Amino acid sequence: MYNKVIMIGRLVADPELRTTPNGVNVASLRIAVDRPYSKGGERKSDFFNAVAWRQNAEFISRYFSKGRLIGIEGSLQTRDYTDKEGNKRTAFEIQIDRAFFTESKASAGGGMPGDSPAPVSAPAAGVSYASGSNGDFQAIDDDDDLPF
Amino acid sequence: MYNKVIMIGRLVADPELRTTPNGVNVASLRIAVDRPYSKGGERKSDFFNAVAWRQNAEFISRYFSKGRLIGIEGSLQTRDYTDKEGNKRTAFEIQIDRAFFTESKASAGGGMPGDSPAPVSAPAAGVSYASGSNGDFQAIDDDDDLPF
Amino acid sequence: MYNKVIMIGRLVADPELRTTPNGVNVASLRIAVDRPYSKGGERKSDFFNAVAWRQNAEFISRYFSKGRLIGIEGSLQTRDYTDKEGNKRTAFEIQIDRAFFTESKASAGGGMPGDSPAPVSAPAAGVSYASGSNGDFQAIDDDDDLPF
Amino acid sequence: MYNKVIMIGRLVADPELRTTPNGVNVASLRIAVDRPYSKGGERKSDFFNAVAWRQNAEFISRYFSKGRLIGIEGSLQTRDYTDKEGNKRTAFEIQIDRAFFTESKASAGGGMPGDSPAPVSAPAAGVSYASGSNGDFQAIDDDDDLPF
DNA sequence: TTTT
DNA sequence: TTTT
Repeated sequence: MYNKVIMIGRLVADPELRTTPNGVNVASLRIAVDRPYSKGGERKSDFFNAVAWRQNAEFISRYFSKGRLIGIEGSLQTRDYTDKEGNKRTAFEIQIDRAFFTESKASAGGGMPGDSPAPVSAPAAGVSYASGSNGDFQAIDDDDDLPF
Repeated sequence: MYNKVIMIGRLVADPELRTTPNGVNVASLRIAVDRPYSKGGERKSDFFNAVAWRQNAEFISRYFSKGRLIGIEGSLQTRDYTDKEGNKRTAFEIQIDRAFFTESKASAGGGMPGDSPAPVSAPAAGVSYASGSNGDFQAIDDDDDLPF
Repeated sequence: MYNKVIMIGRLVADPELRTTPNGVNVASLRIAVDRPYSKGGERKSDFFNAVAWRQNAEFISRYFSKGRLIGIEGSLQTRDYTDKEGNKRTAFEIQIDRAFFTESKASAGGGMPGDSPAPVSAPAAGVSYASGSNGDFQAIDDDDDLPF
Repeated sequence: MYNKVIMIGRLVADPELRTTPNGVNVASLRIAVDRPYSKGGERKSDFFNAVAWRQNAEFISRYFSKGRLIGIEGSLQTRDYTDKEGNKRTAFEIQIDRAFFTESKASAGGGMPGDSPAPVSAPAAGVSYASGSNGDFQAIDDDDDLPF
């Protein structure tokens, strides 16, 4: 069994960062991914919900915002719920294992790690940044052993 | 923009092969993918719908059946529709670009390409099989007719 | 059996476009991919050779140049050869099935499809561009001529 | 920057498990991956070296052996070295982030986690098994915070 | 150099 | 050997 999703898309809104009762950070994203242009067809995008946890959540909410391109890797999960009319529904969401920049520094609108002055104090422990001299970065998952 | 899904799961039912009014083959699949076992947790699987077209549809319906493991690669798409109560809904389905065997011959229950007698006349034009001596196979998109 | 490579890296040199005796276009690339920054470590990049064929070769050589970020998807292959000293060697190269932009228009330095005036006459037949309103593009393998 | 390799291949030899001077487990693998059969062509396989660390190394050396199919996910890296003739060479190897079974229990020759009696005491801490009712398993990486 |  |  294997379940892998890799996407590059655009954030439709700012990531929403919340904290669970257990004190675990969660970021909720909504991403638009343009379909490849089919001959003679019109523009079409798909919109997906995605969720990131812990260090990934912090990394994303710190460095990505509405309108930015974001790369994500994770798995596709379903979640069963009951809507307000009492009907059983299934939600699809991408569980993010890793998020990464896909643009050069110039195009990303600044605020990336490594910029000075530092955008925030120190990077959260457990997240390292693939900070090339070219301004590409990458969040490394480090969320094991957490009681989640 | 990039949209990639790679999964290995188990067919919950036989693939359904239909033909569009234009004469294009379509196969609809329902696949169960077990989640990795989380320490102390119980079994959980996610169920996904997937769609394959043309040669991929023929390949899948010929060589895969209920209960078999299947590997698929494609993209995740949404489809908007209105349910019988008149509510707007969104369906999620995987558009399959490629399907492949993930098991050795022995485990796959026979009926693979290369078996004799041939399970069906000749392989559909446009699909080639990666038929290793070990019984692994792979559907290849026949993406050009260049003599290279 | 399954063999998939997905990379985003930077072109170390302009793509080299050649034509085989059979008239098939081939593009050779060399790509630098920064490793994720490991805590306290220094910058490290890996360099890979990659090869694209036909429409993919034309697409890449038309829209990508030295210094640009490029996304590629394909498979990893080995090629045996004998070096000038007569020793047997193995070359590793990525066979590109698909190339895609990973940056917004602004950052890519212009010259993308959809720019006006058109950078070149018409897109090569068989390659379509996923030209989002945001200037993201994607080369699509034109893998069938079915009217679907 | 992004560097992802996903492969399903066959182990050409038993994994070699060693321990670094720091006490970190490393497993070295050699994997054969059949190329898709191209019309009228003959069988061709590519052979790759791969390396797994810590829990991944233990998981692989415990549950995989020569001749078995294995799924791996990781990144492609190069390593520069000088051969015995004093020539500079580059080695290519896959750094494994995750390994997984791709076959049903029946075909894998037994000895999988969940079999009774247990093949080894308890699963190594930090590795969990995706043990579906059908005997599919998956190793989950858990190797952070190690002093490597 | 694996495998059926 | 790329890039900011």
